[in-house]
Amino acid sequence: MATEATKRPDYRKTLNLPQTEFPMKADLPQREPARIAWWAERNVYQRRLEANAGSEPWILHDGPPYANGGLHMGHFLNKVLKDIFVKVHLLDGRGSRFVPGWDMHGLPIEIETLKHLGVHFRSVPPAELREKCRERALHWLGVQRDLFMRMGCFGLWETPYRTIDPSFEGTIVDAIAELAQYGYLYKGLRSTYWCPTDETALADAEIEYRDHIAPSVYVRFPTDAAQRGDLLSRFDGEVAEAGDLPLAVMCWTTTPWSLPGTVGVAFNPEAEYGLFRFRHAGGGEDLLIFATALLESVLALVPGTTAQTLATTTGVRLVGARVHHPFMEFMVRLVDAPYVELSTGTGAVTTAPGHGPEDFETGVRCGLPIVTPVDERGRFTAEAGAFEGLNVLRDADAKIVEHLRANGTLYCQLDYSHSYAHCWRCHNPVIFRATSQWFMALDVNRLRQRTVDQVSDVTWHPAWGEERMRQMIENHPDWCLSRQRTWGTPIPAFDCEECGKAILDARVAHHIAGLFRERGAVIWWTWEAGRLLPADFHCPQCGSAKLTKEMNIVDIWFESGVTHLAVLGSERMPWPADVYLEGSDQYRGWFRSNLITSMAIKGAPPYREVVSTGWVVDPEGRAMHKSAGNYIAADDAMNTYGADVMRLWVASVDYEADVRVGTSILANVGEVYRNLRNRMRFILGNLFDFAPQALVAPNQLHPIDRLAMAAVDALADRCASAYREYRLHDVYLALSAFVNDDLSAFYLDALKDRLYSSAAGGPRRRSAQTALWHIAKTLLALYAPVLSFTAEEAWQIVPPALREGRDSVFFLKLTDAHAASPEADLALWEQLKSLRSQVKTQTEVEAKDFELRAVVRAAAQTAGILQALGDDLREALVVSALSVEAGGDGVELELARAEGAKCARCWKYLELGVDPSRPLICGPCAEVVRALEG
RNA sequence: GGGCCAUUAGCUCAGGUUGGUUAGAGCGCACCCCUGAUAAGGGUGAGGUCUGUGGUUCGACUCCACAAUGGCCCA
Repeated sequence: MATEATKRPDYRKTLNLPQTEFPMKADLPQREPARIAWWAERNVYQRRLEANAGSEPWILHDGPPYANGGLHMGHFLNKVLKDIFVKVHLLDGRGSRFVPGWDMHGLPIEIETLKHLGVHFRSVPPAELREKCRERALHWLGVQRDLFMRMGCFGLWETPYRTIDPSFEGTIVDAIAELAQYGYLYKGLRSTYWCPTDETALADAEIEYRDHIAPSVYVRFPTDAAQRGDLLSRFDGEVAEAGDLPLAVMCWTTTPWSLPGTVGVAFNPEAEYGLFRFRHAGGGEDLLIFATALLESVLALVPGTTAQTLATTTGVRLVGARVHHPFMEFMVRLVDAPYVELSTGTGAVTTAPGHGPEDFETGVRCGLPIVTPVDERGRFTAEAGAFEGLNVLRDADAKIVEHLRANGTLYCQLDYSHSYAHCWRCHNPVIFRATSQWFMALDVNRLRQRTVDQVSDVTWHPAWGEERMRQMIENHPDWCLSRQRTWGTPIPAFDCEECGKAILDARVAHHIAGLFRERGAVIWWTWEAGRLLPADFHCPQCGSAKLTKEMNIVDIWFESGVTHLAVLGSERMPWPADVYLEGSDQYRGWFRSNLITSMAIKGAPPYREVVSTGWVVDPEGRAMHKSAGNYIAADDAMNTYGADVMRLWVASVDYEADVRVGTSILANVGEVYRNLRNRMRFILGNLFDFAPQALVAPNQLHPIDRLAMAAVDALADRCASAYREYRLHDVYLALSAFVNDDLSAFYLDALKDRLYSSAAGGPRRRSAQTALWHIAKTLLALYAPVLSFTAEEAWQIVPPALREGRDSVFFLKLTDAHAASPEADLALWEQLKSLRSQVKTQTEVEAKDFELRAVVRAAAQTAGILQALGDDLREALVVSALSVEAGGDGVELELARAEGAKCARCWKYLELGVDPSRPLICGPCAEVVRALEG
């Protein structure tokens, strides 16, 4: 017996259901690599740049990553954000050429290379070491470039800028020449961070602070008779009780190795100091001077010690007195220093101007000699007397403490844990040395003030960046430019053999820059000084021709500090850049170095806008470290989730603050990705049979389709301004809200009946498709900067005729030409959404959607507007029948069970059997079916 | 130790630069509907002492102070 179902005609086959090749499952990690090759083969980026050639360039200048190692999520965030904004302006019709760059000189690479070679740097010929470093840096450049491309980033990857290129080295030296010409460069003795392991001066930026256990030493600086009398005269109190006991100033230091260079003792000028009569556990007695506030803690150090306060004075009254050094031949001056604290120690701090920046400053101010009895490898020189040859960070402390104990000047010694400066590369403790270095002066030509003034001419995102940068400039000490290493660009300075003058001459430097451009900077090591110098050059001070070249390279922060000079300044890459975008650490780094060189050489900032990003941290908000086990490599993440999901993650977070990443966060983003993908899939599925000649003219469109187009146009405007203002997260929110609320939950749902059941080529369906096509095109342009792979994949699914020769999604316009969206239209759109939502949530009638019929009662004017929608109002509410009545003030919706029966084809409740030969379907459906059969 | 930044539902974020009714959305979760977007789609709901403590105020997530936690930069 045949069932009911088999007897019934299968009307499903007569519907226009969606068809698409666009898979629901993205398989991003598998598919993305092929798309990158596809873009490259078709030269998509270059061709769109050509197409945009007539318009003004928009330049995001790339801050160079360091070519050493793989890429982490911070790199991903950085480069993808840049790529998103580059693509936004590309789609916006601008010449947004992105020239990626790499920072390739410098100590980290040199150290890695030496480690690889297993040798000390003094034992490799410089030219050979430089070649090995070059190979290594180029290797990492290749690795990083592949990964940046894997992220889907557009850029001129075949012609990046590289700080090791001869042309770039030439730019660096030309910049030095300009600075020399304007008088910014000087050579000076300076207390500089010095890494004895790497044998080089270090910049502030190359220092990290780590906990370090040091010997905390309390040591007597003894006095002779004359000094004793002088000191006692500076106290108020029972000085007479001092008798003839020996007197010493009790000093405190945590770096005993700095004692041979100690030429002063610093006191807090405002603090109270006491003259104490000490009775030691062993029975001996002496007189000690130190801060009153620290008496208790000093006594507590050695059990059994007692003391009596004989007299007091203030620190400032002690200044100018002299005492003996505990073991060196010379005397030591008592000086004042505001930084002397009374929380630990004795309030009398040993001062070695050759070994600390504060000490140096105090030494200069008070006229102390600058003594540095330590060589470049951290060993005492002959100046340190008996300690010559000892390594100050290894064995010197113990030997000196032993010596102090032996000569009776040691009061006490204990371990002291504090944070101490360490080398950023080798992680060993560093020391200070007063050495001769090249500096860039920040206060010449009012440079600092001019820079501070112009900081406000730049637009900072976020706004607090302006204040941050201002402080950075205000607090910037003179920039130590010289480094005593091999892998870098030489500072083109010479020393006169006759008069000893250090020469950094602008004309010579420009000459050498020219030579570097032709031959590469390696000639500094392989050519004699005479060959490097212009033929007629003589010492400007004594006229001698005997000059020797100095062996200093320039700080790599200076190299990356002049990228704007090397990369910008052509017609298509004009100077200044429109924007710089980097992590917030670059306020002190690249943002600042570029600003300073630019202000000094060009007189204006190198950027109009600066965007800073936060740091990528783990789900708990903690910094990521390989050692902490919470580190995520960029390639691992892309291989797991796909680059597009990761790119969407970038858009989903507030990148101006720190951003968290982890598996559950990415899983969430993956869900949002699926939503965005599936909504697009549905739209594409309904365009499979659409073509340009089927487009419906704007005035022929269904009213609701016009509204939908206006709604997506409004979205595009909103997103475009957000994109242009770097408010990426706003785009993400607006896009997902539109796709969810306006499309999926409302418009697409309402449209299904018309799309499926009307005649395939009829005006009702073609109107809907016209709107869908407009929406698809608009959304894909908005998707493309972020979801580049997915947007392109979708574009390739679009029927070729609709693409009109645009073979890539990147030939779309960010906001397509569209009719103005009158506010009234969008208000009506919102009204419809609200009515539809009432239908969905109604509970009065035990029925839903097509099982319902509706009466909309509204004030006359509103009723008129609603009536003008015709059947579109019924369609928008997804009910089977609807009428509009004028009345009341608001808009009321009355629902009841629909009359008629369920049409077997369109599922609406209508009068069936209008066509007697088709009793199960409604009149309109019968018409469509007849046409199909006929 | 100093400067700057952040802290709103399990997760990601909204809550216009000058305080005012029951603090919103997406994802996830629970439950329900649909089965002609179907390894999809729709609806409902449960989740928040708005980091904490003081203060200003008739009233503070929103202003002030201090603190905690985390981050960046510095010492």
